[in-house]
Amino acid sequence: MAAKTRQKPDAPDASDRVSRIREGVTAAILEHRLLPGTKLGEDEIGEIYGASRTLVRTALQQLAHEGIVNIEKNRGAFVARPTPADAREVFEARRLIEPTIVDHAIDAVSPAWLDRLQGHLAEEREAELRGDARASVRLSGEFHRLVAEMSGHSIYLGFLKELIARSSLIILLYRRHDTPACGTDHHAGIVSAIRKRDKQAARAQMLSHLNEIEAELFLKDPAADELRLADVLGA
Amino acid sequence: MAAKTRQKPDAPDASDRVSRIREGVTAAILEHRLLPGTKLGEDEIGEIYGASRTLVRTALQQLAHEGIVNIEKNRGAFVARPTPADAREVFEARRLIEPTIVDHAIDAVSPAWLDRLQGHLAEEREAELRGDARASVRLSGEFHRLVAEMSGHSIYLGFLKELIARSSLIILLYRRHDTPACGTDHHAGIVSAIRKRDKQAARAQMLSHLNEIEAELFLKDPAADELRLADVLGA
DNA sequence: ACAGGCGAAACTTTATACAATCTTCGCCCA
DNA sequence: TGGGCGAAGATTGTATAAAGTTTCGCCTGT
Repeated sequence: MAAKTRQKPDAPDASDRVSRIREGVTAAILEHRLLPGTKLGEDEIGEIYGASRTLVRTALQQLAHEGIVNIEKNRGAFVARPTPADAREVFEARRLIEPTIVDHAIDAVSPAWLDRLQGHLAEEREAELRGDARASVRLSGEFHRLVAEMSGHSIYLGFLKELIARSSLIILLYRRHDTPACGTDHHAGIVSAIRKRDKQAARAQMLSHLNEIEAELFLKDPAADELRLADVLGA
Repeated sequence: MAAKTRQKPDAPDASDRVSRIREGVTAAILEHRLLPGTKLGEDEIGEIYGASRTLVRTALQQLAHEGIVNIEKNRGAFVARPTPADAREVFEARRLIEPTIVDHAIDAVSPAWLDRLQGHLAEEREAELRGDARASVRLSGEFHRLVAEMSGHSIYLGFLKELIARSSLIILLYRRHDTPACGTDHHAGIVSAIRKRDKQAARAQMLSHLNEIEAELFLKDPAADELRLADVLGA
């Protein structure tokens, strides 16, 4: 009875209001509209989403747990500013986890999933074609999340979500050149390997993809982030 | 300036009240004093820790994010009850991450760390000797966390904290025999390999240690957890 | 006797009010 | 003129109260 009133036990978070806030802020950070160090005032966000501070606070705490927001006691929440050391850790973790994820994805391959992957590649190409940098950045991250979802491994998926979000901040802070988007071609190659069910090739391509992304970064002195931030803001 | 007023940027959480609640509940779960499915009422916990429901709620949300508490909408928080599928995922993730962690730990080895490891082994042996099952379970998990701290890799540490906490629930639910404690000898072997800086041996021992723990589990039909719970409660 | 539904109690969820803390700006003094 | 002290303003941390939902018991009708 009352199957209508009780929402799905595993609601995709889109239903309740705190999730809408969380996803809105997350999207803004992933699309590089909110820069590292930006203050996230509770009243400010609450007014935007028409919610009271209680809900905003909950959302910010979740984001803090995901590592893309820092909460400083009695000072407020700020968009995180990963250090070069953080960056190295994030990419090392991704190099460890993502090859395993593609393995699982290949085990779970199906026509429906291949369609979704293909559709995503098309979206990426389109965004890149029309020069929509924000969409490109977002879609580039979503590709990796899509593969993780495909793997059906919920723990890896959770971990990777965190790593992807942090990667987005890292790329913004430490990217060397203004690379258009990090390897849509690579993504296509990975999908191709998945379609052929070639685990070895898929792992290798994922690994080299991640290596190339990190190679584009400039992770030297810890003062560099200030410079980069000024650079971006001044543009 | 004012280095005194500003508390350490990385406070060990012991200072504020919400952390005390979180760690208290976590300890109770890890020591198997709170069984899976137990209702965690906000008033109830708040009264125990002398805190208002606001703080309790924050702590419970953090625990939910760590995967050891389930929050059901309009129903409350409950100690999580991992399914056999969850269990397999957790142990697969541990098999992937922990060998890499010991690698890093060996890179960071120092007399001080070896002392801490040795001291921990002594604690474990002592707890096991006096038959203190609760302390044994807790210390067994803390050993793995200690190695992760030693590795200096904060992301792996965060991930592993989650995995350890969930493992504790899994072992409680699906353990076949009443094994006294899962491999204090194994831990000693791992420490020995770390002392010798033998990465290959350390990785191999960690892997087989995890495999043995999982081999002790009975991860068949999804109804088994009900039986196990009844079994434990009836005792 | 049993099934179905009404209603009250308990709990969670959300909002608001109060207290504590930090930041900022102006003023005073050296 | 520069630095430091202090009060006002703003923002976060905490508690409490109002609102909504679920659950359980009880009652009624068949």
